[in-house]
Amino acid sequence: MSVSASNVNWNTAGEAMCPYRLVLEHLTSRWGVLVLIELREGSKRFSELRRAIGRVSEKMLTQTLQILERDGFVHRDAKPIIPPRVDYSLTELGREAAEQVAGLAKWTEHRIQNVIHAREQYDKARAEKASS
Amino acid sequence: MSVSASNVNWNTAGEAMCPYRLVLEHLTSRWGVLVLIELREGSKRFSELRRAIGRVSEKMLTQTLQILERDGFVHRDAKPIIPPRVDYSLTELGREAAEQVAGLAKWTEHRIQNVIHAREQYDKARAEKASS
DNA sequence: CGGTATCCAAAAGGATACTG
DNA sequence: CAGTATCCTTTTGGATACCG
Repeated sequence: MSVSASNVNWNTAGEAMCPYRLVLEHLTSRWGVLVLIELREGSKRFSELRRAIGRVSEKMLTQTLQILERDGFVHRDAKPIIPPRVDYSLTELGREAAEQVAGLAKWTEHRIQNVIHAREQYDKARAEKASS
Repeated sequence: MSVSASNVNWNTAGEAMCPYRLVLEHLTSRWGVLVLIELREGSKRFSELRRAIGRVSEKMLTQTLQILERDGFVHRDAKPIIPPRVDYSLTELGREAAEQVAGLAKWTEHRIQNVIHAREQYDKARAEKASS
């Protein structure tokens, strides 16, 4: 199996992208990444996810969860009680995806100092050029 | 090392996010993912990348490459010739990052049928509900 | 509580023209 | 060729109000 950016497959109308890229974008979306990582710890309620992630609007969290549920990564368990209680958890497929995403997140956290240092070098080099 | 979405660290003005999330977003950005995957195969010129990725504007490719270069993931080699020739390649840091990203991409490609099937189930279930 | 609907601001992204 | 600059459209995302 080759992983290549050129594995495209635009539809006839040219308005969307191949499923592969689309799913990849769901998994790597701003809030999708964080939801998957958070749910690795176990089942969480809507409000728990909201607090855990922080700075995510209800709208975006709802939207993200619906997309991930439709793709089969997240299971939604809505209890028919008042007040409502809805628990979200990873499916087996979602757990696999979350492992990959968490791997990337973990690596990033681990290497963050290297990135910060690289930026300083980059900015310094450009500042010197500008004053010449 | 804990990987958690709650590892936030907003600045005092509340206008940006912690470096960790920011770098993660660079790596998981729409075009960033594809550039990293494409450069795993080796050094490529600007126009080669553009063709390989497809449907990316010059502006976005330029922007993406600059961000990845500043973060220390991509090396830019501009030959001082006419016409200009600029080659992009992964740094060692970038190679590590690209491995993680490629792992996710590979998994997605591998499981794409599961996702498509999950969507059909989801859409069917909702269609039935709507007609009740 | 866990959403949905609507509106609006901000950011991403594309098209085009131009340059060294 | 590999950009930069500008303009414009589309998408994203937040705030608010409301509902079961």
